[in-house]
Amino acid sequence: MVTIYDIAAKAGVSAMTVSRVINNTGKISDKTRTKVRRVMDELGYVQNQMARSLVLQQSNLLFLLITDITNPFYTTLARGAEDAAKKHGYRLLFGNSDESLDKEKDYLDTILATRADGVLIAPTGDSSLPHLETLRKHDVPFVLLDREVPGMESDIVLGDSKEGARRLVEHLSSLGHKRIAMINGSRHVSSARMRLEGYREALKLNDLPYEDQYVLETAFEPRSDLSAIEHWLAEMNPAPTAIIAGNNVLAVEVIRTLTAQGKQVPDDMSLVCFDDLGPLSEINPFLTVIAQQAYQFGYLGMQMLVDRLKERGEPTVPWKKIVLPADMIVRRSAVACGCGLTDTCLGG
Amino acid sequence: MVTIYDIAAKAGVSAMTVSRVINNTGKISDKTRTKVRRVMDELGYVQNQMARSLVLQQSNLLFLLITDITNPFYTTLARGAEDAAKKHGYRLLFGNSDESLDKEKDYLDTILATRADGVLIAPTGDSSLPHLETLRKHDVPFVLLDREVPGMESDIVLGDSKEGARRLVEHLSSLGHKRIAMINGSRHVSSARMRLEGYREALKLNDLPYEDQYVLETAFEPRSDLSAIEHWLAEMNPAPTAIIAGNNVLAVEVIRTLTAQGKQVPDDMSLVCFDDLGPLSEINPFLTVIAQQAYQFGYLGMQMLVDRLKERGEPTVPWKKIVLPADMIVRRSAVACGCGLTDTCLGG
DNA sequence: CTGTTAGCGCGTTCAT
DNA sequence: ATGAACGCGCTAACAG
Repeated sequence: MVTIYDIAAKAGVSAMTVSRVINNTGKISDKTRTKVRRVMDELGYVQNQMARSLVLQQSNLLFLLITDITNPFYTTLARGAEDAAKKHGYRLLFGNSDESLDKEKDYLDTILATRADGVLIAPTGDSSLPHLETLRKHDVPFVLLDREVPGMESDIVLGDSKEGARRLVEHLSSLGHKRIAMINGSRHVSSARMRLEGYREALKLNDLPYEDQYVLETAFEPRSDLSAIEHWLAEMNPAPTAIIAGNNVLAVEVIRTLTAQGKQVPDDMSLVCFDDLGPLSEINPFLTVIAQQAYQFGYLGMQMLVDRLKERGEPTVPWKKIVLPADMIVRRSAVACGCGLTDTCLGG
Repeated sequence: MVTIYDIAAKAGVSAMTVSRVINNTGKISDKTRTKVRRVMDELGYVQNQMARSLVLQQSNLLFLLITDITNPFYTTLARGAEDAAKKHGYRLLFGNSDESLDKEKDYLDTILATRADGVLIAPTGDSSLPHLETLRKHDVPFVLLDREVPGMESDIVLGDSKEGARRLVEHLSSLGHKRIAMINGSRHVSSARMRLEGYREALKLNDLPYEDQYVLETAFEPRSDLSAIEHWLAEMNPAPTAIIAGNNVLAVEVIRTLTAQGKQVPDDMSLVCFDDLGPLSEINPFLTVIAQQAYQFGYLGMQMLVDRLKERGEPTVPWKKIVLPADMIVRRSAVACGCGLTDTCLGG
């Protein structure tokens, strides 16, 4: 490994001078600078970030921890965070907790151990609280993304989940649906909680009754319990005519299961969900969705993080909270209720 | 920041003893171990990876660098790499070069500076050579993913691009298409090169003429030059009846552009491509694709990397090369040529 | 403008 | 079974 001492020796200067050239600090004569630069190139010097971070007590590294790297919502968010980080001259590394508390803990350990300067994190759920407390305790600035964690104040970027659910119900109701079911993530995830609340409130507003049997609380994970979905879909009685999925992954699972049960969307069942499905949605529009501004989640979140980084030590600015509105995109997966709008509708 | 010295002081032992407890090295009496452990918990000690890496000369960190984090092919690959890394007890961090040589360089700098133990990399293209040479020079083991880089030998996981292209042409030909166009990534990316070659060879095998005007070489990037695609699509004469896209992103762009020009897929134009589009493909099957085993790219690549890590210092094992076969999934985006299978077909 | 000294937090080596 | 001294590569602070 080439060190600044190697450079120094070969260039006939001290290590300190080399350090100064590298970091552009202090005054260096053009001649020495040029010479040092040349030797650096010759020897293929690479700064040892470890050593540097050790003395500087900061790594110049930012982390983004998402919960599902295969979900277009999070990858688009990641692009936003990336662009904002680059704009401010920070380096960004990604981690994927895969909706697992354990993996989240592993990543947080890594983040702590590498002394990241800041973290953008979509927590797996309310149980992430201890993880965030650790971060806070170690004085690592972080911004929460997409999910609140009760008991932890911080900067945060959220979607308007309640309003989204309300609009979805409204839309289905306007299509004549009266039995609207909802499959959702765990109630220990704030976004799922808010969506369920919005759903219940909207039912009330539309004079539709709420029934427990029409709600399944499972998990946002891609590999969640499929048989639960299967049973739920098969056993609701009378069957709903429309389903709201708490996110895109669940919507996909519902369609899969429905198909396996010989039912078609939207002919036999209308379906809408939160979060779009990436580029394919544009070229082959199918799912009616509440499309959140994924890119902005990342971009604005990173912006807030960088702001925090800058104020280090200054009097604490109050926590900021951004709530992003979302647009409904009406496509083909939800159609008018085929029951003639009567109460005796049996689900098309 | 809590250091081993803080622990040592409070536990009434030396820092060295604390270090031994942390790393489970040497002989420590149960009593001291217990005591040290308790103090560590009390103080919320977190090992300083920087300092540790500095003395150990290794970071225990692995990196995966992909070229498009919004592309399902790469995110699925990432999941594979992640699972394999976890299986072997390694930590994995992600980077996204976004098909940009500059960003790739930035990430490589970070990787070098953080002294990663190994790297899994999908290079942006042939121009990545110097980057790889730097990696090699600094003795960082790496495995190439999805793309070869002429001039650099290494472990590598590849898809059978040539065979894939052959099968796509074969399929279209069997549907009666005679004018089959191809939109592709840059010829400075090996996968694009191989796909073009496969296309040309397959045309020959099927007694179809090759024409330059039917080939557009652009870039695999999501935000590539759209007007080029526009012009190309508008100006081919006679228009092709089918198009092969070098990857999923390009396929999406083609559909978008075609739609803007008032044409429908597959009614006015058949379209097939490399790489599937994630979960939505399953629920709303549309694109006929060569579906590469994305997960295996990552999983097997990581496996190879870990193997290399283990043999450190031993006599060099020859470079390994894995070529993954791919399945064609026939869906709805390519249909029989509507021209009655005559040579005067106008693409209609 | 340039060099010297010291120390960031940790683990290896050698003592005890 | 435990500790002291040293060095990993770098930079801040102070000297010249």
